[in-house]
Amino acid sequence: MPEMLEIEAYRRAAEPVLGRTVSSVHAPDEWYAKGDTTTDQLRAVLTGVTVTGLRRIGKLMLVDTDGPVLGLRYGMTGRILVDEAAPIEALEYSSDRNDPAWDRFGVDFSGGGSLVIRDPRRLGGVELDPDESKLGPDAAAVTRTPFGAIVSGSSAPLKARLMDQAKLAGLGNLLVDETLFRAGLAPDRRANSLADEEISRLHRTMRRTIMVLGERGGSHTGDLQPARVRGGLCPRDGAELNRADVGGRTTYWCSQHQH
DNA sequence: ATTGTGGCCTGCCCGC
DNA sequence: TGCGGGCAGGCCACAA
Repeated sequence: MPEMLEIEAYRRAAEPVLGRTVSSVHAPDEWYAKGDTTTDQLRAVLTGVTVTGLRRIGKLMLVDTDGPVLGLRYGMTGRILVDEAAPIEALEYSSDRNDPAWDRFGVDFSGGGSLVIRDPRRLGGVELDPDESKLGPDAAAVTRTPFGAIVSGSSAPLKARLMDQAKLAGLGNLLVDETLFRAGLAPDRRANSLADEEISRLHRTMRRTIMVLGERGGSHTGDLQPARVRGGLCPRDGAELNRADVGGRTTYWCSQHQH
C-alpha cells in the first residue's frame, strides 16, 4: 500500500505537470472530497490554475498552484496516473485490475495530459489547502533530537507512536514493522521506555530502512515482508514470529530478537 | 491533552 | 460452481 516511499514516487512521477494549466476537473465522487472541500469547489477553484510546485509531507502529496494548494491522499489502494501512465502498476493488497471506473479525481491540462487518482477502495481523498501543521516532521528527514522527543513523549506502544502522523509523518504498517524488525525492538514496548541508545539505534535504522526500501522499490520490499503471514518464521533467526494487533494494526515481530 | 476503539471504503481469497 | 465471511489499513470520529 502507499506509504511515504510510494507517495514520493508519485510526486516524482507528477513532475512533468509542473507549469501546466488546468483546463478541466473530474470530481465525480463527493465522498472523495475531504474536510470542508466539496466537488463543486474543486471544479470551480482549480479550473484555470497553473501548477507551481509538488511537495510531500509523510503520506500527503501537495500540489502547489497559483491558486490554492491541492492536497492528495492515496489511502491504501490509491495510485496516480500522469498522462495516462502509472509509475507503480501494482500495490500490495490492491487489485491488479486497472479500471477507469475507479478514477475518483483528476484534472486535464491545457495542451494535453492529465493527473488522475485511481483508487478502488476509496480510502484516499482530495482536500483544498489542507492543514499541513497537523502533521509531524517527515520520517525521512527528522533528526535525532526531535525524534528522541517524539519517542520519549508517550506511553503508547512504540509502534502506535511511530505511526501517529501528527507526531511523525510517513510510516505505515509495513515500514514500521520492517524498521522495528531491523532495530531489534518490540512493537508493544512503551515508547517512553526506550533507552537513549535504543532511540539512536531506532532513528538510524528507520532512516536506513526508508532509504534501502526506497532503492528497492517500495514499502513492500522489506526483509520481513515475505514472512508476514500466519505461522511465518523470522528471516533472521528462524524463530516464530508473533502476530498480534498493536496500535490497531496487524503486527508481526520476532519472538527472539525483538525486545 | 492522551490513548484506545470502532467504522468506513471495496476487492480479493479462502473454505464450504 | 457460487457464495459468504474474513481480511487488508489509512484516516477519522468518538469515548474515557
